[in-house]
Amino acid sequence: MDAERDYCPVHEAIQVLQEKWTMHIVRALLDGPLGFNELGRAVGGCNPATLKVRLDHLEDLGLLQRTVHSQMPPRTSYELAPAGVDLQRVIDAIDAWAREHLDIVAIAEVDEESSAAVG
Amino acid sequence: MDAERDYCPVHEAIQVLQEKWTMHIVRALLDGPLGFNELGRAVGGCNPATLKVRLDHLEDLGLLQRTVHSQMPPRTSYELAPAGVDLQRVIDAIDAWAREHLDIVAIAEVDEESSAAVG
DNA sequence: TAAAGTGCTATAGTTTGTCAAGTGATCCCA
DNA sequence: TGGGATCACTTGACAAACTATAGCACTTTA
Repeated sequence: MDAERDYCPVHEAIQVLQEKWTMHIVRALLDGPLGFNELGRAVGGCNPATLKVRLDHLEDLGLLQRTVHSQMPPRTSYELAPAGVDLQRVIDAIDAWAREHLDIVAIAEVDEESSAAVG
Repeated sequence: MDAERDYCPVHEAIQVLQEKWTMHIVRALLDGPLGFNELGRAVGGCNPATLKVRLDHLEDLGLLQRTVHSQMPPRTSYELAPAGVDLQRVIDAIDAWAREHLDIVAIAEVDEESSAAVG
């Protein structure tokens, strides 16, 4: 890898955050711990296979913690670790940006759709 | 789509930002306009097919502007539009987070790699 | 004159993500 | 007492996303 040639934590962070569902997962967990299926629903329908891969990755990176409460019936909870909680600032920045710039896009799109539906 | 049922600009923003290369592209362009190939190199080797798709998408969203300076020899430049420039805050937040939390991970990983190479 | 550069596009191949179904135990309602 | 729902996943087949590479039509540089 080019890790040593020009290692850059921002680049690394982007690599992690741009994986599909990752930011949604973090955002969902910022509101508190969730179970596996619960989390899947919270992020808007991520499939269990991908979800597990992401959660394992995030756990490996130390961004979240998995706690098994009981094996049978299975009961697990996923909770952000401190490093994960600190992503709040990133989500907040996205939130602020989105409210300022994306609402307009949304309105335009909805507009197109409805006029397409009417026209 | 569920756009109208529970439209959320943050969710929308995440959808855009989590596309592969998008954040890298924005980050590269925050330093000033770049040509197509130049940009491809700047983000760390995005292939032209994906790059074009991303750029078109970002242009559609109004985050960047494409300017053709000459057809032949081909010369184009890509530059962030105001909405794109405002993503600086998001990148900054990622930057701050990464410096605080990912350096440690990086050190651990490099450690693993080198010990794996040695062992 | 040849090599290297520009911004792409096309095509084929690989990686990544998704869907559907299934597991074993327990809980809840009738 | 039974049936269905729920939990946290796993598996395997499939589709979507991304990548590598070649090429175009031309200019600039060596």
